[in-house]
Amino acid sequence: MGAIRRPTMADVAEKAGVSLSTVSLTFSGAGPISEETKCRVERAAADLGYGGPSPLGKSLRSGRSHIVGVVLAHNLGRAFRDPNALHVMDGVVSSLGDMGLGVLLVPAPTGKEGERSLLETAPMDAAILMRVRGHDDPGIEIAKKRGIPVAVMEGPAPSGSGLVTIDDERATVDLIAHLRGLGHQRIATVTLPLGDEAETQVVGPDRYRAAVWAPAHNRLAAFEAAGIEPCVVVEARASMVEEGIAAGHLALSHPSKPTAIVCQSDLLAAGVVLAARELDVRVPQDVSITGFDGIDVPWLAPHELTTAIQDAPRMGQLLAEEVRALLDGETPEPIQLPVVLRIGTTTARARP
Amino acid sequence: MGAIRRPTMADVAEKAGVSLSTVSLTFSGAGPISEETKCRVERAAADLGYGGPSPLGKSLRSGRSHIVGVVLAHNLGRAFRDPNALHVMDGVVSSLGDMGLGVLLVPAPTGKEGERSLLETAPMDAAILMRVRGHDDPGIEIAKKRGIPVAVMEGPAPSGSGLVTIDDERATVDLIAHLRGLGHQRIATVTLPLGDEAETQVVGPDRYRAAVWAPAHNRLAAFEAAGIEPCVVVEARASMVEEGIAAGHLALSHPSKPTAIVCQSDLLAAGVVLAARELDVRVPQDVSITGFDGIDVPWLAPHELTTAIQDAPRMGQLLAEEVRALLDGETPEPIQLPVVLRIGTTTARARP
DNA sequence: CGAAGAAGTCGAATCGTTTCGATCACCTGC
DNA sequence: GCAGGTGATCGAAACGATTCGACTTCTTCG
Repeated sequence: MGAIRRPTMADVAEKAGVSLSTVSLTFSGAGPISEETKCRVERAAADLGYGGPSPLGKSLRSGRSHIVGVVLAHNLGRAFRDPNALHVMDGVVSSLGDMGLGVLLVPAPTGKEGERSLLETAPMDAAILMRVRGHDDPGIEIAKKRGIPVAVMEGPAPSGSGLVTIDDERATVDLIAHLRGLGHQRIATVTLPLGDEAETQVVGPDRYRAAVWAPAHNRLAAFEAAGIEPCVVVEARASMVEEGIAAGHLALSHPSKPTAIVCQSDLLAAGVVLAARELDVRVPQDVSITGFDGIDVPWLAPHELTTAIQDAPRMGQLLAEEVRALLDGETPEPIQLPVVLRIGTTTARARP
Repeated sequence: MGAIRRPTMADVAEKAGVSLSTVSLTFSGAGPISEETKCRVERAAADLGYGGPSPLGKSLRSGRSHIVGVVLAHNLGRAFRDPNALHVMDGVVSSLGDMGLGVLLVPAPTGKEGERSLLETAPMDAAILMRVRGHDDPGIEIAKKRGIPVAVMEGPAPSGSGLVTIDDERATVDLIAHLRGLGHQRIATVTLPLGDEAETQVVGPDRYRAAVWAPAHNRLAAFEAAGIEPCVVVEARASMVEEGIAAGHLALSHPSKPTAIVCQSDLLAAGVVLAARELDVRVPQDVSITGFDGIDVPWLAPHELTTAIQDAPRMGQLLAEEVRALLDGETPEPIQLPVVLRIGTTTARARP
């Protein structure tokens, strides 16, 4: 038996009767190595069952781990359930993969005292923050302390870091304009979670003006920008169909009698459509409903959502680009992606 | 300005006027350090903006990176679209996170010659393979060569590695028995992709007997075990609602006139239900439909799928356990998780 | 025939930690 | 007063690789 310990380059060198440097040169491909030596080294490596240069040694020497941390909402289950976030992840992982960079999943640090987060201890050359809640976000602080460059998706980013956003507010303003053009006056809205402890419930201005997460905040701010007050605001516990259904019931039965409901995500909008079906409220004849994201909801047929389509995989790709720029020592420009409206079958002229 | 280079422990040591080892001892918490020295070191570290011990040096020294690679189907988009796989991932990431281990996403190596996969080059203490296609799976080979212990989900695992499976065949046999008990004789089946290049199409025994991916294979084998031949087999290009709809059309309009359709995933089953609705075929009066997985499909209401429920997060948790065992030098037992049947509203007595 | 240049190989320093054993001062108990 | 212990600190050797400059040979050209 034997092999209590994996062989190292030194072992290979000894076995092949050459120096350590020669073995390194052989494996890395740099430097001129004679055909014969190369063969001998490869033979020795094969005989010893040497598995190639250890990434650890390599990393230490080069100072690069070729790993990029992607910081997810600390409620991991949530992160894995949000189709939009997943499409972004998809783009990030494949683009970084093409650059030879691996993605390390990192739960967001909570900022508590004793906590020893992966973000503090794991090797990474850069980090992508998927959900930032202000300039003092614990994730940003830690990355700064460690000297790790960051790219942020959808949120405030410190100067010098990467940033990719979409124009939430503008897109929502467009959706609202579309509805008003159809004669809608009483518009309700169903929001994404406004804070860490969200419940599906009707909320007042006190709470909804204090939304911490950028998308929720911006999509609400659109009402102000459009010069109209939502007739009722319902907060959803999460961006899920179930919560959309619950929120839909609340909104549709609200005394303010909305004729249109602006939902901050397609999943929520789909839930509201289902709620309307349950209540025998016709969409779009009795109520118009808009979504956000442009994800696939084939099961909502025959309805097709009126929504703001964002290109999530592209977003991921751009985040990866920003990371590459940061790693090359460049200062990436903030990028704002366009959002395009899709007029589906869930909006129509308001009943007189 | 300055700081062309991040400070190291040595810098801190010099600044604090103590030895390198003392600084190390201070940060690691091992060894007795006087209160005063500790303060001086911390001061120096703060002054220099030292971000804590570098994971790279640490790793090299300890030989452990605290990173576990999770190998996903090389079609990443697919992996991020499969709710069941995501729930497993969820379990894996949070359980490993609790053990202080990070998850590195690794696209499955294709086995091509020139390829330099992350699985070969990235640091990791162990790997979890989410999709294995035989004992000569390139992923397994590479891990073996590198001497990295592996845990496998749903597939053949080399001895000495971890393995977590569910009893696909048994669960499907139960579903078939349920249908036969209801008087069904002509049972169709909609399968998961059978190979790398899958199309949504009716397939013959030549193709479906050669299914490479274990779940698809086992769930088909159940028919043989139950002593009944499916009256038609439709392969789906992917486990998605759209493909389910397409497959549903194919199955429902097939000349063999199936009275029941066994689908290898809930997403496919939901698609088939939608297809039936489109075709005005009543479920379950005219056709019974079963799924697999037990995921949430609230939008299918009022239908609730008859399905085999597997506990995906638990599966992830168990994979994490096996990894821990492997890292501790133990030899983990293969684990087979129970699957429980849920009788929903999509199955009923066959029409006479 | 001798010097310049190229090809192939090697030694040694370096990357940032941890950790084992040594050292040294100081205190205790007899 | 001295052996023996304890508490704090330090030196130096790993860990597994890369890489720069130096050192042989051997070729080639003037």
